Amino acid sequence: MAVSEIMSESPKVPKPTIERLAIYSRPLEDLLEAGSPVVSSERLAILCGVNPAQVRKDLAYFGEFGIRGLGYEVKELLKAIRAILATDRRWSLCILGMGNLGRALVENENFKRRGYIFVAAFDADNRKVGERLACGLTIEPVAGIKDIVSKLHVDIGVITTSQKGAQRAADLLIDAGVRSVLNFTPAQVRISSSCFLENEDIGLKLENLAYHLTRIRGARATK
Amino acid sequence: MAVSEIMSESPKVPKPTIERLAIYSRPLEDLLEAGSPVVSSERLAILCGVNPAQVRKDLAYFGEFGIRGLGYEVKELLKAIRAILATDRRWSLCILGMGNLGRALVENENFKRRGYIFVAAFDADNRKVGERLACGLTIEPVAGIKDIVSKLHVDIGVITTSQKGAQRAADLLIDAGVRSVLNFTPAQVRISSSCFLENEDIGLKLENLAYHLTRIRGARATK
DNA sequence: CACACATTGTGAAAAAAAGCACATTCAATC
DNA sequence: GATTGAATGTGCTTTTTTTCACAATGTGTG
Repeated sequence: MAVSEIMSESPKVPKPTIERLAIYSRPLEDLLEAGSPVVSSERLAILCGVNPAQVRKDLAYFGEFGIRGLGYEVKELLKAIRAILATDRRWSLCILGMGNLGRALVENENFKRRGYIFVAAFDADNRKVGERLACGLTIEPVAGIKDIVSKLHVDIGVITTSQKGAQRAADLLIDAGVRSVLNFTPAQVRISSSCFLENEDIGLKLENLAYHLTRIRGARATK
Repeated sequence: MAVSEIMSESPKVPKPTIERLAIYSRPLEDLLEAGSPVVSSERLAILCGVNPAQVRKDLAYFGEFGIRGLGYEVKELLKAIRAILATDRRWSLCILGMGNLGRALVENENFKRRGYIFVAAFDADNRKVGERLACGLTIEPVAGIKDIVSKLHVDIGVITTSQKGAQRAADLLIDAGVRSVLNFTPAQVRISSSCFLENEDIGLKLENLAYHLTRIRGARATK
């Protein structure tokens, strides 16, 4: 199966499929490191907590990667998934809002390892501007965002401002020419429909847990 | 509609509904602050980027909160959603792995505001043990987790270790008596089926964006 | 107190996603 | 080179989730 085939994607791919592909790649990295040459859909499914048919169907949207009677070659499959998810490229990120979360993200090794490189960090607070971060970046004033984004070819903008500052941060990013935004604040931001927006509200899952804790069993909250 | 009714939950509630309830509460807080007495499902839907019928149906799983011809009283609706999600209680959290992300989470104001309070922080690295954090907590050795968890009635355990340390962290938490785990690492951890586990892989959304960037438009990645 | 108007709550339809089950195809073995 | 065994790829079924559309029910007004 050719790369061009990977890239064409004729039928519509379900959104959950994309998210799972990324999940599949995690244990595949482990298997590669451990030296397993092949993996079956069943084993991979167990490792990811999903259904084996799901694994096969997800992959089938992009081509035929398996060998019947054997399974998938770990190395090849990982390469294919990386090509699909474009993790085999390098992506340039910039970030707005250098609070605790922002600082944690720019230092994050997982991002770096997958090719997501922070090339600029901004903050609206002038007291933070000029500060040198451990990753080597210096906090820039938001006034300079347009120049820096176009000069460094930023692909994705990350928002880690306060909730109130999120919309303004998004506006600044879009105005500066960034076409994709990842919003870590709980605020619902609106951007031009020609751009991509993903929200990552790190508090949502906590609320999920709390909901289930109060129901299913007679768990008691701390008084 | 009575609270008991809120709490009974006769039919099965779809999982996406729970997640959306938390999303609804965000703009409701803003509306309350702004002094809007009522909100229609249509307006709330726009603010959250969903379908109006979705909003009404989600709420309908738990009772009748609206006034026909008028909409929902903001204050009452927020109170109801908080009761459903159990955000009107106080939840005790502990955290394992005090790297950059862990440190960011314990200081996070949004968590605190919603009643999620970190009462203990652990790290396997003895060089970090004893360190005093800005939030007032002191990093504890993992050896003491069992005592502390039972003494402080920890409801939820948060994992922010390295990928490799995640499973061990989960085991420690479960062994210490924690029944709910929120895993921030990309590792797939396995726990007893009588416990709750939520995964929050903060890199997944990034991979989603990259995927769409390479497809829909002819976007170019940085070389 | 009737009437106009707005918006809810909900059954039924549509769409999307997940899972089953099996024919197909490949590797391995004798 | 036929045969066995294993695991893929996929059409079809089932389940879940979303959306539609409208009857029901409330508010506000004259």
